[in-house]
Amino acid sequence: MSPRKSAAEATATRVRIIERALALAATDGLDGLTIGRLAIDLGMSKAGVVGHFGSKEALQIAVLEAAIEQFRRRVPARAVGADPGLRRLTTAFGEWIDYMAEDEGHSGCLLTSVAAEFDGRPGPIRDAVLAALMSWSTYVSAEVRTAVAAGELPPETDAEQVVFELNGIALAAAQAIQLHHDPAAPARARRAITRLLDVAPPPMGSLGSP
Amino acid sequence: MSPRKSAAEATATRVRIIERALALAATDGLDGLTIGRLAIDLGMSKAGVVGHFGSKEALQIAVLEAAIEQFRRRVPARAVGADPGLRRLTTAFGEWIDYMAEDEGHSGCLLTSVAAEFDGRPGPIRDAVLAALMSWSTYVSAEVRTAVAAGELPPETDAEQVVFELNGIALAAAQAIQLHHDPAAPARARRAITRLLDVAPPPMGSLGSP
DNA sequence: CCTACCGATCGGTAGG
DNA sequence: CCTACCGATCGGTAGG
Repeated sequence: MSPRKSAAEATATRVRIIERALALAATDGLDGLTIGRLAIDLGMSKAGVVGHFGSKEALQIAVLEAAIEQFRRRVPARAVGADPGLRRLTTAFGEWIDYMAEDEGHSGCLLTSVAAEFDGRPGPIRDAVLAALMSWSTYVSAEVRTAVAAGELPPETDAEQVVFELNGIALAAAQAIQLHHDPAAPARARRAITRLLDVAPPPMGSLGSP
Repeated sequence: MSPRKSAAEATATRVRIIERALALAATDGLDGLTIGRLAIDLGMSKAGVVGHFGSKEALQIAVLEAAIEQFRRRVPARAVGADPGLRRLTTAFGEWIDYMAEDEGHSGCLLTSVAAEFDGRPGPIRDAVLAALMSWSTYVSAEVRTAVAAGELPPETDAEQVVFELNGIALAAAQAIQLHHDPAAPARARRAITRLLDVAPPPMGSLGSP
């Protein structure tokens, strides 16, 4: 029995629950998460699990927020050192691709899969995903505009179009990695990004960057 | 009561079940499908529903196969009239984009969402999705190579890279439509395709097609 | 954090 | 195609 625990121990347990939940959600989806399954995996009771969150939905949101936090620490946080504009964009997307390729199962990019899972279901989960994706695309858009202002991209560049296409490349990489286990996916994604941001790339035969 | 029905009536019922299931799967996912919910929606008993398929998994596969059939009739089938190569590619992807934009909820592109839903779960459903996507990418790849052979694309074109990027554009469109309800998504996707297949497009300032 | 429960719903079967 | 039912599991609560 372990009826009373210190606040620190309770927090540690909460972290353990969320870690396991991230792994389960990566394969079964955020909705496929089950309090019972989580309890068995962690060797504790269902009441012990649910007590940390109050409800399944609160647990799902906590898990999603952990995934978002993980993404932020891994992707934009590692690009802060790069020069704003094109350098930062390629660094950030490179990190994202590495992140997806690292642990195939881990959480792949839970953000991306939850976006697909909840796109037709209004509620706090969809709202949280939307907010995170908006924040990310705002970041990307700002870097694209910085690149344009710095003359790294042509002045007539449609920034939102570039954001759209960059996102597509990331989504294609996610599918190729998680579904097809294609080892060439990261390289393909990198080439696509280079092609897109260099405006006229070598393989297609055109002019070089300004 | 309606204990015995003719074969034709049974088939009609099966079609009704699958139609409703396609709609439910579009919002709740293929795994979120429930025999009980389906039965209530259709005004019949659970046994009546399950009797047509034998098991939930068999029902899921039937639904998925219906979605694949729908995609085939709607996308590649409408491009058979277009000239092989670039024309057929742009027609097919244009149809796909229209298809996704048409009925936001309908089945969006169930194939795409199920691919994300089951990417980490081995089994017949994942296998069926993989087979359908492989068949589609083989088709796209063949058209790209035809375009290269016809001189519509540069001879050094990496066909698989183009397939990867076209897929990314479609995935970005799917997300923008289903999650963000962005009315500009179809136009963005079309522009991206044009940029990709025209090698050097006007908006970015470069050489025209050969 | 546990035991002991709750009503609801799950997929599925028996038998007609 | 229905009624009637099965064991299992769901999310969640009471009470300690």
